[in-house]
Amino acid sequence: MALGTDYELQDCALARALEVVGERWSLLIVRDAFYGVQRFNDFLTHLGIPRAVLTARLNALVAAGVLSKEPYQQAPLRHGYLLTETGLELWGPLYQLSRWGGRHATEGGPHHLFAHAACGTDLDLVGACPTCGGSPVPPAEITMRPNPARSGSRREDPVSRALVGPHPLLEPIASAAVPA
Amino acid sequence: MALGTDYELQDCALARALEVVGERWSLLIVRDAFYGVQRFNDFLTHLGIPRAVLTARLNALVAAGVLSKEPYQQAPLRHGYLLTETGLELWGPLYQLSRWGGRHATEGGPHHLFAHAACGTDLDLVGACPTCGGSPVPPAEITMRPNPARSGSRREDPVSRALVGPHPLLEPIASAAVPA
DNA sequence: CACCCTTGGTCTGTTCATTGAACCCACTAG
DNA sequence: CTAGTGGGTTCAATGAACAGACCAAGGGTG
Repeated sequence: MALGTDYELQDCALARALEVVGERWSLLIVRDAFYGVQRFNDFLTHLGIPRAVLTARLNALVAAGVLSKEPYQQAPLRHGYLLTETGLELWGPLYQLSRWGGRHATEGGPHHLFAHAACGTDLDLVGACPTCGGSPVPPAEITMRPNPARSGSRREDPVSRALVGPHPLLEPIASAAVPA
Repeated sequence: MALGTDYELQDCALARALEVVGERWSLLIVRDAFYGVQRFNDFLTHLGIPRAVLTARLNALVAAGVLSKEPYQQAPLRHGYLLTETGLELWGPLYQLSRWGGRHATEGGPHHLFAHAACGTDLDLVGACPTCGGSPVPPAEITMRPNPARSGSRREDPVSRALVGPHPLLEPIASAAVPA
């Protein structure tokens, strides 16, 4: 986060977390990664973030062990950014913050809904499945879909288009990845 | 948060939430409010934040409905900043992010531990009580205490001193409020 | 009354981060 | 050769954050 350029002062785990993920666009980038965004250009167009900032944030997240840079083709070497194990564990905080935002900072409720893929039930407040019970559902078993009550104002980048239908979390979005 | 000075672009509830609590010090201020900090000067010395920034953040959080400004004495009029109902609901995201930071961004584990006041059991990952079961424990029923494994490097402001012993969340810290 | 202390601020000048736009390079397809 | 795409870097201008001085209302002390 660079708070006072760094945060040595705070003994607190929260401060440490914010150093990693508290910077202006970081959490949005991580959210997009959960949505299946992997490529530089997809982050760029979906977030509308300046290129230099995206470069800096991605590198910082890789350095912090939240994302990892993996090649997805060799011919011209290209890589995508994937969530690491550490990154995947950000799903809980991210989901809860998102829910809070949907309740208190968005009129008309959230734009996306999240369900347990196995049974189709919408997740509860802490991200657990009310019918299957117990602990929070891991992101790989979650499907997102747009909230039908809020269909206006779609955006027209490849990522937004890929997300108009239901979509499993973490599954790469179909962007330029149309080989045939 | 003022992202690009504002965030109109993102349809997402997360972006809305970040507009409210994503700014540099906001979540730390909210965390301190959960710890029982209420006064301008206590926030100031505990966080080591510039006064002007603190003023701006407190006003923004009040405007967003996360905090409310309540008088605590009349003689010279003074007020404290208290969490509203909306603010209290930030406990979930805050706790989870803090846990994540304790696991992945702090060597040696967290500095504070949180237990269910009624039974003394430490909270689980989502903030629920493993013995009493069920849904997350509301902040008013939580006690915090320093992690005994990490007793070094205490700071010496009134807030840090008040938090060296176990302390119920939301209970005002004893700062200059020592009348005798 | 004169003086200083506390609380909760505001003002100012400097530094730092973010922004947007332009530029760059490797590679490929036509 | 030319244009296009993916993934960047560089740069000037802006805006926010910083540290520290200053301010104001009220109170306590002598």
